Amino acid sequence: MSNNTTRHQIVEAADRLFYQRGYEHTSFADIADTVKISRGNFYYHFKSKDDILEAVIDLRLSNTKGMLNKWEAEADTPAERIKSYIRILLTNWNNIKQFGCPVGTLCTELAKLNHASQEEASAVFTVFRVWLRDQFTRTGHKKEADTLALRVLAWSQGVATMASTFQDEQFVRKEVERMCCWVESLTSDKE
Amino acid sequence: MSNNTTRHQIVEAADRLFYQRGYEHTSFADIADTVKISRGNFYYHFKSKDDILEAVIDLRLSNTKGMLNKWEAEADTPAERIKSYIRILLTNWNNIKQFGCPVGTLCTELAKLNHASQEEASAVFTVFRVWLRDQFTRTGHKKEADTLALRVLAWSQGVATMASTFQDEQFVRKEVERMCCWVESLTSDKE
DNA sequence: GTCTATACTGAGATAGAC
DNA sequence: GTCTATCTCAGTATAGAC
Repeated sequence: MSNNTTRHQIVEAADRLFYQRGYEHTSFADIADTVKISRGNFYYHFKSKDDILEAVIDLRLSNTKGMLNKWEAEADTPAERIKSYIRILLTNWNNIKQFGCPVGTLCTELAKLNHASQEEASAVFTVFRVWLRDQFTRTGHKKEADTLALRVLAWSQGVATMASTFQDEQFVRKEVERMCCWVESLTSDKE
Repeated sequence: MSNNTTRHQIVEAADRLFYQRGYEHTSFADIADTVKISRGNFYYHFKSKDDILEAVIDLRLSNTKGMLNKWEAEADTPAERIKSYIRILLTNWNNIKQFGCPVGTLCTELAKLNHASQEEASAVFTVFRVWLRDQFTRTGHKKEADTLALRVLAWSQGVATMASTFQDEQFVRKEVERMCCWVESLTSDKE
């Protein structure tokens, strides 16, 4: 599957715009301007805006899995892998301070719209959750692995929300540090 | 100032609907249906939708301050007061599981809309932050009071986001318990 | 102070030429 | 596959009667 098809360009532009402006606040005109196609052309590739959203979520699922695989390959220990996740808060800071977490903010928006794709959107969180659970299991915390995974997700969500509200990079740095220490302490505990 | 004026009814209905459906996704027709007035009548009381939003934020600011004063009066120790804040996650669970935190979700939405009232909305967070900082200061953590306040805000935000994504009440109960223990341990530390 | 009627705009979506 | 033209509808906002 080529990545230069018009369809793919639409999905990539929509992905970015849905993140930056929100799903509802992004119009076809916005996407059309970015991709430089006409509005009518959308309906050759998608049957509705909801359809584009589904494609965007699928893209995010696939990108997420790719990223997790990369971390799996690059880091040697489960603790290091979990820290890769935590550090997105810093590596992606320029986006997060403006638009928050792409996963959390989409789930929140779709919940308020009572949108049919709510569950699909939360599946992105589930991918992270399962992967983190796996990592915690391997550090010897099998029984509580899922709770710990949820805790990491919640922690980073909260930091992202407050960070974007107050634009406070120092707070993020401190919290990332604390989270990494916490992961480290959990690991050395049991090993 | 009477609370039965049409103006006040509009603001109260808008407050609820902005929370449940989001600001942008709430139309005048939605509010009009709730208050049972005609759409034209809005413009006697407000000059635009943005104007209603400002009034809603002012209402929230005032309601928040009222709630904090109540906690201040009802609880004897700073630690107990901080726990009052933490426990909103449970007392308001039925709303939170559906719509998330009213403060956080509004800030997030306005950030994506790049809306003029962004700062006004984040002022609601600041009211909580300053109050929590006060409480921590009184437990003897003056130097780190602000960081601890932000941490409580971030923690509860994260729990609210994950809880509404996965509809997981048990997770919320566990985290509220942990947060309360943490507050308790901070307090007994220094007293 | 509240209503009805209506103007105006931008959105999603469709039809059909090329 | 892509375009232009157009439809329909919902949204904000205005004008003016009562």
